[in-house]
Amino acid sequence: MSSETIDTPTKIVQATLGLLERPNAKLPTMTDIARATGISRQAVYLHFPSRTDLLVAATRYQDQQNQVDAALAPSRGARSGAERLDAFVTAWGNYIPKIYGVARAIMAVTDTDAEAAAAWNTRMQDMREGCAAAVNALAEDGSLPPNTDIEQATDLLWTLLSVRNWENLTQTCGWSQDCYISTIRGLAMATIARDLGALTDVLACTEPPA
Amino acid sequence: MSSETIDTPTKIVQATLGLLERPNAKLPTMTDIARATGISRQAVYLHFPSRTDLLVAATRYQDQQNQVDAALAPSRGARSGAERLDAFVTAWGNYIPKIYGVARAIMAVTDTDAEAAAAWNTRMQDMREGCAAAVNALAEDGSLPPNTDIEQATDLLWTLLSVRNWENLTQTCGWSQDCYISTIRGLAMATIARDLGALTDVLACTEPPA
DNA sequence: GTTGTCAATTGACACTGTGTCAAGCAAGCG
DNA sequence: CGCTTGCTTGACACAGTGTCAATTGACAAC
Repeated sequence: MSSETIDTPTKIVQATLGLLERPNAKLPTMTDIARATGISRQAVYLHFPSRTDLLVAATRYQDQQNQVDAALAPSRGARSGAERLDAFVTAWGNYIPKIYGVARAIMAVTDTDAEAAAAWNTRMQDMREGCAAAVNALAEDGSLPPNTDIEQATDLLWTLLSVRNWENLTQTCGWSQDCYISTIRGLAMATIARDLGALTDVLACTEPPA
Repeated sequence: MSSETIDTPTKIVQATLGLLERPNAKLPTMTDIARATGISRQAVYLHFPSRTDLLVAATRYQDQQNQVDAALAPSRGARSGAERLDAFVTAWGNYIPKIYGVARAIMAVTDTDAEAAAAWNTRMQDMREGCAAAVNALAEDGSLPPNTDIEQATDLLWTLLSVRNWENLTQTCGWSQDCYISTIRGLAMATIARDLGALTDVLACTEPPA
């Protein structure tokens, strides 16, 4: 039933994602995208007014395809604040690799294109709400350190979980995904939930040399 | 004695830094730079073969002007590993704002220009050596957590101290420089030197609302 | 003073990439 | 048949990088 013919905008978006998801992808030009879709460059403009719009549409399509909400759901069902933080860090940390290709492209144009920057900010703001929810849950438990500003704790968690940090550790430094997750989780649990036991997970990764 | 007439390459570099250092600076074009220097666009090419070369020269000039080595010197004189880590984090953290303008410009072209990426990587690699030195000092003290891989600890410290994290916390979230320093220092001391007392500094910032 | 050299100037051009516009074509449908 | 819809080709304007050639002005050497 879903094997109906795919409409052109969707084909364009899929082709764009295909280009973006290959390792070491450069920013595709409109010509690249048209060629990958199998239509003319001008036809792309018939459906997307600008490259930025197309990139934004691509992220939306991808989120929908990946069921972000579903991936982040377990954290909403957690009983304690600490559990919630833990589940959220794990869920988001494992979601990043799926969106990294597109994220890189959007972050790259962010410096030159205000519209792209706005779109990316909105998306990160959504993620930030997850951070805020976890921090709030901790606050209700009373497991936040004394005198902690909730905003600040959210800022810190949000920064720890940034795509840039994931990129640094896994792409530049070559860490495994597991190692990334356990370290960042330990960091978050220790600094925000003051679960000092979590520190044993930090830097306790044995991985085969690359 | 130093009030001699400044040579043109230096004038160009200074003008470029001037453009880069204003808040919310866009990436300046060669025309912008020429205008700011007070010479023709073509004259810029007489001294720098490409925009990337110019940006790279600008970072070098700036490092030299700012005496990075001097700024990072105190950490080399530290007695214990923990002291050294502490001093390094503080020194680098306070150095970032001075280079942020240029750093932003270079990071922005990093996605499209391999040469710029290489230059920036080299620079970050230099910073990484400072991280490695601090981690090594801790290792000699025996104050690294058991079974810690030195490389991994260096990776983590290096990531915590990234310009992107500084940007996130101070520029996007609006943290004060002091707040940034004390939080990152606490994070580093707690996770790498296992100085749990340092956690009290994390999120313990009271700052007036923006 | 003439000559040479050097730095900078003007003006033109090639090239890449984005985004716009107009005319035409083919399919499907009333 | 004529109309609409989606796509095509081909041309163009615009911004920005980087290149090239011819010219000017200053300054020093002879």
